[in-house]
Amino acid sequence: MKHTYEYPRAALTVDCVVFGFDSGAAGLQVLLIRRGLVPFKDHWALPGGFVRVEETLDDAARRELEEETGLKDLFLEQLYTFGTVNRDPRERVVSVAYYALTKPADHTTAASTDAAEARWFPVTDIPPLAFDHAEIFAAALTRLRGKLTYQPVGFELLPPKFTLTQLQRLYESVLGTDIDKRNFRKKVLSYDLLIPLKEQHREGAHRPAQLFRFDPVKYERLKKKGFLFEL
Amino acid sequence: MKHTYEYPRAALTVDCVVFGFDSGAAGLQVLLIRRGLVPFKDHWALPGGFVRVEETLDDAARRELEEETGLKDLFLEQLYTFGTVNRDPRERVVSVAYYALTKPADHTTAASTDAAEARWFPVTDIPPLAFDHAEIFAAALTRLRGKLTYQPVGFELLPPKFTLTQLQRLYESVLGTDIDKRNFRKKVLSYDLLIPLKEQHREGAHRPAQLFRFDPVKYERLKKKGFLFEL
DNA sequence: AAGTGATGTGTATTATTCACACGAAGTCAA
DNA sequence: TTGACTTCGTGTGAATAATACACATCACTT
Repeated sequence: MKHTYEYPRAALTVDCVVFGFDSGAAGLQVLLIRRGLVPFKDHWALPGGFVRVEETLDDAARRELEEETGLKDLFLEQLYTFGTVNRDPRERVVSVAYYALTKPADHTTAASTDAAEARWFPVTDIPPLAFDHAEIFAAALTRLRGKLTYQPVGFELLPPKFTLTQLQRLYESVLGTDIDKRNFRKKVLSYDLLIPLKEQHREGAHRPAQLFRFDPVKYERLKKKGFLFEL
Repeated sequence: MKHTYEYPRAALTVDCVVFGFDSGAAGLQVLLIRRGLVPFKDHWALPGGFVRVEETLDDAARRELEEETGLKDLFLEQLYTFGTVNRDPRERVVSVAYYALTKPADHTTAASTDAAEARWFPVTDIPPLAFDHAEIFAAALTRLRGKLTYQPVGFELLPPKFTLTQLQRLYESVLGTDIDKRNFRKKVLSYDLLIPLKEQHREGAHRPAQLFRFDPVKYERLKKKGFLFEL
């Protein structure tokens, strides 16, 4: 108790909406933690925590994410800053929200030091959330939808090798629409962004699918330039 | 000096990038103030200031804007939060940046209580700015460009009655490109967003121009829905 | 050998984008 | 009044992109 200021100050936190994609049935998912402390003890919430005075906002987001979920090195981008006066029942807290993209399979989502528990939920079926986290989540999903239509982000959500059908499922799952298979393939291939591999993906009693990977150079270029994906 | 916390806290500020559009030669402009206090005394800077503990971020932005520039009731939207550690030489300051749209002619930009001076600058020619305000400004301009292409925002920048040429100049000035007159008119009229008035705009020794106004209902609807303006 | 199930492919139709030039309507000055 | 000047306002054709749509292929299973 030794930091004193002339005027009262809000506490500053970061909160992260982590999206993952499961090519199987689950589709697009979000990572939530169960709170171990009051307020909202035992409620589900977005991972996050206080910003330290000597770290940037991005650093704080990455640090909290790793502490609470074990995830690191993921795509992370600032979303919006939430600053209504009574977001937190304890005191004035302003939260800088981030959203992140990753592959659920990639890292173990289990063991976390701070939070009691971390779990993936399908975005179509999330539990009630602490604070105004439902609002933050909704904003993140809207942003992700927007992003997907004008920048390639599939790379962050898919494994290194994937089939066109998986990529299509990703788009359908995020955008919440059905997409025509032939038109989808025509379009994504026209970007000259995907490199076909010699390998094929075998699964089930049916024709195996061609595997692709992203061309990292063109991927980055397109991410900067944007493209406008409408189907 | 009576507010004490267990951990050190960053100070929270808002900064506003106010855009105005002058149908004349000046084009797109930004409103800057000359700082009356150290640090960066007498440098140009974005209007802004500290967030009070009992006001929302939006409220803080509007309050500071009015205090420093006299502007109120303008279109205002959160842009991004800047939180690198040494943005401010004095101490850790995190700033929530906003951008705003208005008509320079609308309000008197003169008399301000806090800031020594407030002035419009063409966006193509702004002076060196205090802190990381140049970066904030650049982000705002990028955002405005993006916004213009997928939402109608002209309403906020143009007078109630305007000609198609003025609207086109606005787009050209923000996007930094030339646009074909016929294609532009075809496109904007196709949105069924503009209502032709019985009046005409006379100026100079040439054919007078038809005046239009926005249809407020359709304008709001399109602002929600978005449209995608590419020319 | 026949059945199953996801993969992979092409074309015709329609809408959108883009490039492009000139008469019309006023003002002003001779 | 006439002509010069300047911005306003308009249409078409070519090229490109978007959409709708159906069936043979391949590997595995029984």
